[in-house]
Amino acid sequence: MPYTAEHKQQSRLRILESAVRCFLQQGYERTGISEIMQDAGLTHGAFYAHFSSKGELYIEAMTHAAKNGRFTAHLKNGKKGSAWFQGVLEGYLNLDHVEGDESPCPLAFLVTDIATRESDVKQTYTRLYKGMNRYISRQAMDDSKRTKDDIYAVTAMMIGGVAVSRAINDPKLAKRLLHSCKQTAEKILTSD
Amino acid sequence: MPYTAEHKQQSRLRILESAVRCFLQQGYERTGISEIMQDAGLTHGAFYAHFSSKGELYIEAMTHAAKNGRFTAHLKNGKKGSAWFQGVLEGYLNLDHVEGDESPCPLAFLVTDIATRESDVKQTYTRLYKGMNRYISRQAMDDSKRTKDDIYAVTAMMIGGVAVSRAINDPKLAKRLLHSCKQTAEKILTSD
DNA sequence: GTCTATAGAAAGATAGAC
DNA sequence: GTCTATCTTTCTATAGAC
Repeated sequence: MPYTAEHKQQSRLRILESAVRCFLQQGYERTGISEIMQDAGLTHGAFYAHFSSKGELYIEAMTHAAKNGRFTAHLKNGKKGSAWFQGVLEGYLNLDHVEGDESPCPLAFLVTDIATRESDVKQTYTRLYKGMNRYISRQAMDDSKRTKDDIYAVTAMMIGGVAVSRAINDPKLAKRLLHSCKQTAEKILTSD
Repeated sequence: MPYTAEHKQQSRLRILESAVRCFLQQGYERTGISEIMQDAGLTHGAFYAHFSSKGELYIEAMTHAAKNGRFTAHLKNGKKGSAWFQGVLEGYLNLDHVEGDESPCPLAFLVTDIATRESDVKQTYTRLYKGMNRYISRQAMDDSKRTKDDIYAVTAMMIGGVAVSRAINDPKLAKRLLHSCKQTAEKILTSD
């Protein structure tokens, strides 16, 4: 008695999580449907009972990755003010994040990939990016010294810092530049 | 009398420039050798008289794009000190750059693409990235108030700013965030 | 050096049995 | 819902004529 609604939901979730892993690690084009399905413990024929196309899966996977990703996870760190920023930045601008083992941020891992894609994919990225800014803004704007410019600059630096770290071949430099971004972002968000 | 050494050089250069256009606009995987060759006015069979593989072309194209790209072009703007920074930042963090019509920077347009590739490709990216930092460092380090952290933060923000702008679907937001990055980078590089 | 033609592999998507 | 089998397209790379 498989094939219940619940069974289907479970399969769908497994596919989604495999897709997140593959897409974020290898990018959209290099990831095949067969690979995702195999990783989810199914065969590729079953795919189309859950999603209408690879493109649709990409959108869903991106959303799922953001919801369960590193950025979101560090948002509720129980702290306030500058300690809160420190927690978020520390969790994001981090070599473990760059290595990608544990729920990386799709905004940083897929930037370039997204730019060349159809508008519904870019739409999703835009929404998630706005969300990221909103979360930081919410905390920062209590402080009248912080401007919207500060927020945009910080998120660009976070995404850029992680993306560049991932692209380079020099772990020492990667660590160094992440640290520099963290320090500078902290200064921007907490200076007088 | 084609087929002279000079003729070959010219063909090679045309292929290289087509490759830069295609790779930067569409990414590595979405670009076919046929497409590049057609854009260069040749057929795809001729490709292997110039390059041994698509991967080799990618490396050469990336190097060529950096040498003739927007960042390098704005390095020699004839100015000094804070005016020099302003010129470089203005030329880079710019909507025209994001649209990609005129020799965009491979560091910003290919970040995510590079991360998933073989080590020789990442090696090349690393070298170019270090070059970018060196150029800015050379000007900034005259000023004892500037640290290496400042440089790394600024380059990450430049690359991140352009990459994110390109990924989002909202031109107004793109322009806004580029402006924010420019303002903030300027502040980092010229504040007391 | 460049062309046409093709080999060989991979990928997205569909068909039909269970 | 999931499986196996297959259609179809696309792509890298090679072969051989000029």
